[in-house]
This record gives sequence, structure tokens and C-alpha cells, in this order.
Amino acid sequence: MATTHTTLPQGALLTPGEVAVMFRVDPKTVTRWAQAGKLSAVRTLGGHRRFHEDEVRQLLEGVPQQRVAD
Amino acid sequence: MATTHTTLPQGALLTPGEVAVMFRVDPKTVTRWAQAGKLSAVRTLGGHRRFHEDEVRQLLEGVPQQRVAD
DNA sequence: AACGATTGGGGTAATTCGGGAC
DNA sequence: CTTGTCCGAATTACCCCAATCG
Repeated sequence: MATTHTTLPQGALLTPGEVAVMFRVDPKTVTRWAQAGKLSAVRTLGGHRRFHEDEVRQLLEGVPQQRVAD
Repeated sequence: MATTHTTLPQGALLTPGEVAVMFRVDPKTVTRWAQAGKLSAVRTLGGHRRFHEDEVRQLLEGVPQQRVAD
């Protein structure tokens, strides 16, 4: 397979379980974050969520986000 | 406005493995999507499946019909 | 024809979903 | 107000091995 393929415009995707491990929370909590719009989610054709690794990493590193209310 | 896509130029074809990477799923899962009719598949003469890059990209961006908020 | 890598088909674990309550 | 756990049902992941791909 050649490496000159334009197949990943975004980046890697993470499963809910992987994100849960990174944040040390329950996968269900990650789901709630997605439902609350705090996390962007891509859906598989079966309805499962996949999260952008870049976004998760930024949130983990404490990159300044936009607070709703303080 | 209507479109002039009576005969869309068939873009590149993707292998099950490539589609699997894009969705962060197992290649077998992509096969099941094809069997379920959720994905249009082109068959090689040997029976292997190939998928339309355009269709896959659309599904990734989540634009089946109407989906704004989650 | 031979080769490594991928795919297909089948079966069986492991995740995830969704709702709802505590 | 957020998080973790419970449940049933659906989806997905990993195991095998034969066939196809390039």
C-alpha cells in the first residue's frame, strides 16, 4: 500500500472506553459529555461514538476552553 | 437547486481496511455495514469489497439527511 | 508459481447504547 | 449539578482458517 493516500483529513479517533481511561472516568460519563456538547463525536454506522484524539488531548492538557459559567 | 449529478464520476475506491481506519472500527465491522446495506459496495471479481470514498466521507461527516444537534 | 498482506465467512467475548433511578 | 452503577438490547472486537489481492 502506498503512503500517498488522502484518507485521514482529521486524525485518529478514540473509543469511549479509551477516552474514559485517559480521564479516569466511567465510559458512561464520556457519553454524557458528548450528549452535553462538551465533546465532539463521530458516529459509526451502528451508532457508537468515536472521539477526536486531538480534541481529547487538548482538554487533558488543560488548554484554555470556553467556560459557560464561572 | 437541482444538481447535475446524473452520472457522478466514480472517485477512488477504498478497501475495507482503509474504511475501518477512518471510522476507527474493525474491518469486519465495515463488512457487516455492507451486508446490512448501510454502505454501497463494489465487488472485485474475487468477491472482495471496495467502497466509494465519496460516500464514506459523507457518512463520516454525519450528513445522512438531517442532524444538527445531538 | 510463490510470497506477504488483506479479506471473507463463521462463531464467540467484550463494548457501547439508551433509558431511568438512586 | 456531576458521577457511578443497574438493566436489556444492539453493535463491535477478536478468534479461527481458506481464498483473494497485489
